[in-house]
Amino acid sequence: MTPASRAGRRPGDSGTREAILHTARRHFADLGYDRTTLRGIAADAGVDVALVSHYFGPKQRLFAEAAPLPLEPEPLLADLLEGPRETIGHRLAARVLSQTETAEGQQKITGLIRAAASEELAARQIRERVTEALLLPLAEGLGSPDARLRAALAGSQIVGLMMTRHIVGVEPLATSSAQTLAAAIGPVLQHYLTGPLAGPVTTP
Amino acid sequence: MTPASRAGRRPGDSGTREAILHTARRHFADLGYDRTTLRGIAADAGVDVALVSHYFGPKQRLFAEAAPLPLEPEPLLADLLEGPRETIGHRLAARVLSQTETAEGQQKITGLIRAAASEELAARQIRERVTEALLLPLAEGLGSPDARLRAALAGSQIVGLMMTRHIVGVEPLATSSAQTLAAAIGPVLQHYLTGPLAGPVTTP
DNA sequence: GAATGAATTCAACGAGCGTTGAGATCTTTA
DNA sequence: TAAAGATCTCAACGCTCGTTGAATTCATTC
Repeated sequence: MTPASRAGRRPGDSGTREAILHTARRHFADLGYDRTTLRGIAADAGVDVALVSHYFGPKQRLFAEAAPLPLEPEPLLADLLEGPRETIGHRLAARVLSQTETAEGQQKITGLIRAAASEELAARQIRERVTEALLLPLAEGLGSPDARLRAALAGSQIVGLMMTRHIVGVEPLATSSAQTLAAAIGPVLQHYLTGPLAGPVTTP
Repeated sequence: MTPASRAGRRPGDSGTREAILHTARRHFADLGYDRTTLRGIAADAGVDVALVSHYFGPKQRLFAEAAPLPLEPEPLLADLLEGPRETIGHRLAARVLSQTETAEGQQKITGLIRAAASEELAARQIRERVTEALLLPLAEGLGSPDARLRAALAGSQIVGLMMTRHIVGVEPLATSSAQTLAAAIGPVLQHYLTGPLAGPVTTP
């Protein structure tokens, strides 16, 4: 910043750091935390292993930087809470499932789930971020006393569908269209968020 | 078997094999496939590492032997399909959730999920066993044309709840009672199995 | 053009892993 | 008692991993 105080090559030139980060994201998503190796990332990014450690430090810090939320919380929450309350379940289902139509979106989600299943530290980190950025605001927007439980139940159905469909590959979920599945779980999410929680699943 | 043909010590004495298997089950459940080490199992079982390999061969074969289905398919299916169809969802939820009340039952389930998330081979194996032993018979018992999709959707909700509750530890699911959660997801399972699939979740 | 310092590579470390083969121990049968 | 064979241990192998420190390259600034 100061015009005449520091000599030497300025950082941020080659974009290699970003390339490593991008490759790391893909590897974590495809392989999970344990099976992802710094060597594999480096080779795939066309870089020496040491450069990865040099930029990001220990593997856990790289993971922390490479594992963002699979979807932006703010626009999702805005859409959900501003629209009519009777269709909130359908809109949530459609939003999430449309995310899985691109390979990249699918990778983000499966990577998060895989990491949460294998890494205790990643699980806590993911839990905190998802709870803070998605579940709590959603619960607050719902307003009901057991809103946190409702939001968490809806989340559990979403996680379960992603897990069985994209990671385990259970049929016919794996080959069903996003539309079909959105139509199937939409009413359930609606029920969790606005229906009678411990009673029969009724909607007019 | 022949009375006078083979000399030497008869096998099946010390129960060490079973001890190893029992320890392996716990380790796979707690740590997942990758983080479980033969050395860790051996140390915990008070045995040399080589003995584990000697009994079970490669790690994957040990896993295959140590990771059974978390619940017996036959009695579950019998109970579900013989009872009144209108309460099948509640009974399924209660059965599964009662399984998680003991530490051992919980371990079986989390171990299966963790393994499926990390090991491609384990995922396929689990998918085939669960599909063959649980989903398909359940779908057949239901009789409707889209029964396989229904059974799979119900399974996805169960998996999602176990994952978020016991592995990720999302609140308030983690600290809610089995009764509360059974009451919450029972109607949803009922809807998946017998309700109007793509329509609103209605039950009289 | 010389100094500077970031970007990058090279080489090596120590540790942990799954797996293997040879050998010691000990119970059972002949 | 002697042979047999299953049970179990010891020691080592080859490999991969994450991480580190020194050396090299090179664009920028003085």
